[in-house]
Amino acid sequence: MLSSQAVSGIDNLSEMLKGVLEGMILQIISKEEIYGYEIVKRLNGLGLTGIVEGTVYTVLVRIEKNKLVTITKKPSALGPPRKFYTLNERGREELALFWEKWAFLSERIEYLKQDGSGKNEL
Amino acid sequence: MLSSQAVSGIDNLSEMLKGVLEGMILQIISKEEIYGYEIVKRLNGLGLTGIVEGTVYTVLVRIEKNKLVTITKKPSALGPPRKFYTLNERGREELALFWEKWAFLSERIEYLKQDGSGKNEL
DNA sequence: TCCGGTACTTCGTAATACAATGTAGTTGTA
DNA sequence: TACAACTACATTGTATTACGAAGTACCGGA
Repeated sequence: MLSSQAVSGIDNLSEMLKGVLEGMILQIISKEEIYGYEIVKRLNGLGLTGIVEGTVYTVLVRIEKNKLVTITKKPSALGPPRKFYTLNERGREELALFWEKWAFLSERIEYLKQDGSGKNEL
Repeated sequence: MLSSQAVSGIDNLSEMLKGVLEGMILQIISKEEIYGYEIVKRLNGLGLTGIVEGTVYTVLVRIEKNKLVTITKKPSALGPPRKFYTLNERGREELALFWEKWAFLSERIEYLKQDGSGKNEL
């Protein structure tokens, strides 16, 4: 369970999301075939309420253009047809790379948070 | 000690650094009076070798413009005078806000990494 | 018939890291 | 003296990215 959910004053994460949002979306897609509108609701459900449709769709257009996904269009009983996304091999590679970068960077940041100065050269 | 230092293939962190680099620099300044050139070397020493002077100086100009720091110019025996930065009250508030945002977001990302889908609504 | 919810698209903007380039001071050395 | 190397800061332009805004379209129920 997430502890800091009660911190409701967290907004304006836009800049911090740069470089990680795409990875998060790739991760969500990697677990199951899913469509854009549902991804938006997933992210909102995680507490990331500032992430809106326009943002997610631009990422989806980008990962499609970069050939990281295969797309299947399926009719919906509730509205217009849905575009379902699935990761292909390149997408999985990109996702793995994302987690490597994330591990690398977040480790450094946590280190700074504890040590403070970064004076110790490792 | 940092475990993934051996992962030397991590480059192109630029996009992922957006939104966190400023916080990292504020954190470094918060621990001691320090000047730009030294900050660059600190970050490089952490393994973030892609971070160059131009990048750090633009951040420093920004936090100065946003009045998060006080600046003291001191002569150097090794070169031109140094501009030493110290966090002021606003800077400390901004830094605290950064760590709140970081905790919030990194928690969500780690959650996604483990759970995968983000299907569980918390 | 109209409204709300579903679902996707596109365009313009602001913020940011970074490459490139330049200036200037000091030390060392050929 | 001249020049390279290191220190130290500054500036300008560019690419990437998240996001706001606005629109289109499909469906169900009041």
